[in-house]
Amino acid sequence: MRPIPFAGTWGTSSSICYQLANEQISESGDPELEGLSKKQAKKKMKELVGPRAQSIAEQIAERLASDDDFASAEASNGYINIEFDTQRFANRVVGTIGDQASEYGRGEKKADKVMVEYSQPNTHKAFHIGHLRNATLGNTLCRIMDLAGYEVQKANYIGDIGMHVIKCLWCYERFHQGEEPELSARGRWLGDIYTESDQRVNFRQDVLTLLNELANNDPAFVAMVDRMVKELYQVHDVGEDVAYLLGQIANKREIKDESFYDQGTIPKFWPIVGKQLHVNLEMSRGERERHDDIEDEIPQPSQYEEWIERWDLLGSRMDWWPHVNAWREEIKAEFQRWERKDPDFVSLWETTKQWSMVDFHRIYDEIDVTFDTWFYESEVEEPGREIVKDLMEREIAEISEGLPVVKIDEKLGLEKETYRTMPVLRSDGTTLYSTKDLALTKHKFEEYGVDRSIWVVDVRQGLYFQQIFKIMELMGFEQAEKCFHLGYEMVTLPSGAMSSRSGNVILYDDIAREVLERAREIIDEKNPELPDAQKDDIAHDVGIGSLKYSMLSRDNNRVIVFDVEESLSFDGHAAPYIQYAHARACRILEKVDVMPSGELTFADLTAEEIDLIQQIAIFPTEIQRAAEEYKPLYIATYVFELAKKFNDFYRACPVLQAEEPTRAARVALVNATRQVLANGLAAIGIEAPEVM
RNA sequence: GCCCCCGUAGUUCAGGGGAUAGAACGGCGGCCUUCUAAGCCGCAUGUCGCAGGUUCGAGUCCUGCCGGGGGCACCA
Repeated sequence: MRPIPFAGTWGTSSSICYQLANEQISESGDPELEGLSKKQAKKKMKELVGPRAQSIAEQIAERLASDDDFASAEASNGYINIEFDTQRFANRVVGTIGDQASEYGRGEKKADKVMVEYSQPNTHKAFHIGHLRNATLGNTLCRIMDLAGYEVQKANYIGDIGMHVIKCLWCYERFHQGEEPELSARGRWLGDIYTESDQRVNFRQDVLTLLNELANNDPAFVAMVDRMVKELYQVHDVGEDVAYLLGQIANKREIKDESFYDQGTIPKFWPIVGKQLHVNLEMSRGERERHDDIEDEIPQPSQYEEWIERWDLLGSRMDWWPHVNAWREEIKAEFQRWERKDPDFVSLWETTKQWSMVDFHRIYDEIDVTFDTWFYESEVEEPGREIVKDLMEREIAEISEGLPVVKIDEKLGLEKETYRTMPVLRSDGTTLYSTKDLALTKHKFEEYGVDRSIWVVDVRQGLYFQQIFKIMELMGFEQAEKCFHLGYEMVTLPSGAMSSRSGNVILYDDIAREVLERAREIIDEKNPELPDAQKDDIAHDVGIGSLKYSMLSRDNNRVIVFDVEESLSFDGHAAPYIQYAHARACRILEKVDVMPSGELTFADLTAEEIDLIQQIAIFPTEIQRAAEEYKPLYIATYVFELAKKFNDFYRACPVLQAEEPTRAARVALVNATRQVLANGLAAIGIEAPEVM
């Protein structure tokens, strides 16, 4: 049973007659089908079913029409369309919403206790819009499941230890000791240090990546390699590395870091590379004659500009080149300081971890995201080692290539490679992400008694979670089959995947500031007379709401290409559209002295009114559907549709000017709609301002 | 090589096996003396990637292929 798919009709439609017709014809053995080939019979069926469905529908409709519960029942095109008694059903819907108010939409209590783990930010790293997608999705899922009737535990799992933390603290101690970051942005400052650290240890690789890219994609560069290397040899006398470079580039073979003899080769070669890139750029722009021996197409000027930008940035850091390998060793040593719980290190770790946590709490506050439970990676390292010990003893895990692993396919007796092999501890005994997650999952089962456990984590970790769940199963945890990884796709930028190392990243703080400023400008323009504090509140509701909505209005298994311009626009399919409908409803209600009560007269309803009532009526079932399928998108779509239907109604049906009793009915309908808009927005974690 | 996701209007995306596949953005043209124009109305553009199959009925389910993204042993 579904709504009748035409605007302005209110009721339900059923396609059951097609099924009945199909059964009747195929079972009774219609004489027309006899003696036909299978293919012909099928074709005949196709012709017979439609008319038969229509005739069955007519019979049923005739019987239903006399039923007092329905306003009308008619057969149309083989479907039975039943229209409801508007008077009765409209009163019931509007009355229910009036009684239940903010509880409208709540489902019956479910027995399942569900834990949803989401957000999981890493300390010592910046919070970017990818993290925002996770936090919004996870939090909205929790809100919807709670409303649907489940007992929900919202859990965060802070990545407060691991290689990233070590890298950050190494860089801090080595290069930024004693610097005092601004109090309000210490977490972000740490994130910058992490990025710098990452750039330092990957510096050589980044340099060689650019060279290899040029060798593979710039024929002009390859053609000139003889001349470039000759210049390198003549000016700097660098010896045997010259032959290596020449050979690799000319033959488009990968240049490898460990093949250099002289620490000075690349730094000396770098200015020559730059000179050539500039010559090639001019040639690409057509300002120079093309070299004869270049047969292939040479790249676009924009490509050269991008290369030159990278060349320039890397060049400015060329003094890092000789140190990279030593730095890597230092970081290993730094890890050992953590492993033996060096007091100085631990105290620095605790202090800086708090800097990040302060930032996170500020952000969660701003986006209205909350948690019931906070887990920390650092707290499950030891339990993780215990689990590995246990896995070894029970021979679920074994030593392979020097480290403990679980050969999952083998243990499950699978022929086809499915879950592969999962390492559960590093060969030096330090813990991996898997070590900690196994312990945490066990902890969730044993200490929290959850029936169902959901992980909101990016989709690239799909295999990883299948492995974790299977290992839990091998350990004998029955709850393992109720574990679910809710994957979601990446947030990328038009310029490609986000990466803090390359600087191609949009931080939450930056985009939030921009979106809030923009929202403030608009409210200043629309409603200049409002007090400042209220304008700030509205700007917050609209700006943050709009950011969150852009994360929710796409299905989770779809990549979001984040467009800044689009995210700053408050028109069209966006949160402000929905919020505006709510504010409009509020404005009407503001002008009503006494709210109507008792039986209302919903007679001669317009198509817009009927569509609107139908839409507010389905809210509770939409909540159930979204909760069962873990799809916050359904509610994001629902509430937008509701706003649209309200705007249609707003245009077509005057409320305050209407004659009684229509006026009272419309006022009640506006009140009910306002309530459902508010409830729907609340379900997806978006505020519903009363004035905009 | 194995596995996962995506392919629908110029663009970004909805679409619960059922009727004529819908929005938003962008484009063009209208609507503020009437409850806020962050709104509304009108116009244009579709081989639903391709080919089979299941079904009375497929954008939706199954298989294969093409194109794009991602994952597969000591990152998280």
